[in-house]
Amino acid sequence: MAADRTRTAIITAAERLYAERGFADVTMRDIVAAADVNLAAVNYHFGSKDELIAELFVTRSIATNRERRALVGPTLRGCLGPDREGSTAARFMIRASIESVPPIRKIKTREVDHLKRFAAALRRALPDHDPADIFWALHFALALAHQTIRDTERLTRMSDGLCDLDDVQGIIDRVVAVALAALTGKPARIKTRA
Amino acid sequence: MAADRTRTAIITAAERLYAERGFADVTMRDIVAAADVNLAAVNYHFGSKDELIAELFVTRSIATNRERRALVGPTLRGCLGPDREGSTAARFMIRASIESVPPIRKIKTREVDHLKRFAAALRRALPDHDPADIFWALHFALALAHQTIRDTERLTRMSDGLCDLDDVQGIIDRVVAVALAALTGKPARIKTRA
DNA sequence: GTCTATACTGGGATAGAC
DNA sequence: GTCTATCCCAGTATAGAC
Repeated sequence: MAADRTRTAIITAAERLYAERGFADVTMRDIVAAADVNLAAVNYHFGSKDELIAELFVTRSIATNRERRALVGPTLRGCLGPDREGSTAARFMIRASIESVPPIRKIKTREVDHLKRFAAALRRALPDHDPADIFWALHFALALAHQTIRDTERLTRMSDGLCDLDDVQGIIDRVVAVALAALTGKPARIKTRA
Repeated sequence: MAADRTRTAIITAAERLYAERGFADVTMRDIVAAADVNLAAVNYHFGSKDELIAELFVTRSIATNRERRALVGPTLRGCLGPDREGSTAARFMIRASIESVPPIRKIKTREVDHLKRFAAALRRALPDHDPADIFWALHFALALAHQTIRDTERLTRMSDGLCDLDDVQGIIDRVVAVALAALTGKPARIKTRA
């Protein structure tokens, strides 16, 4: 009971601090201070700092993957747009995308089941396609979505602010158009907006 | 003279160790042991560990960007393929792509001049295109190349080895096809190989 | 079973001797 | 310019209180 309270306090504080300041800047001593628990409690409940981060990431990933049926839409919607500052969970996942700390990197490369399920659905939907092409297209679609989140600042700089990162639906349209082009060979022209 | 020798020894050892074992695993003490110089020499010559990493990355980036006229080809060729183990420089740059350590991340988002030059050339070549579309296409092209290097292992796992990461020319063809689709709205179908 | 205080190890940085 | 000694702070381990 009390154990649960400590565990939860650590998780809540850690997620918030990592979301706000990034992985590189937040120490375990910062976390336990914010959670108002003892330093050793982290190792007692989670084993190590990396396992705490892994647990945070896995918990959020399960939530994300459950809503991931459109693959890239939910992620982009959660991570971009003017109200992206709202959710601590979303900001934590943005950090996880950008900073790619070792424990999270490991999980990402190991856990591919949900992607395999997605690929299987695509293969059923497109029986004429070379399976390798489908995997490549899926890989490219994920790359587009992920790097768009990751490199928003670079895109803003390179375009001198011309590209509108707040138009989330427009970005999703672009990503989906290019991903579809990769998949089906259909034209990828973006419907230009007024 | 002797100063130069020390500096060079540090740089050489650091690049090799980072390339072999990644940023997370290599300490300054490892580097000075390999370079056979004193621990304090790193701080004296480079200021800090992060600045040493930054210097390594900038040096390699200048070399890469100079040959970057085709934007993604040289990078992919350097980072993929069966002989990718050959060059320490290439392996260092792969590490830099995958692990995205803070000093390198900062440089990447700040230094966009070479991309601006590339975008300017594209705008001259495609005067009818919306400039924002061109920036987006460039952003997507970089995303495809970068994540393809970054997530090779995930792609291999997800496709159960079906996607051939050793066929570098085939990969470049795929990336270019999709990037072109993003840019011109032309079909992106991949020429399937025998 | 939970939690605390505290000690340990190893990392990067720095002051000052040479 | 170089080296030694030392400092500070990080994550971790442990002994023992409750």
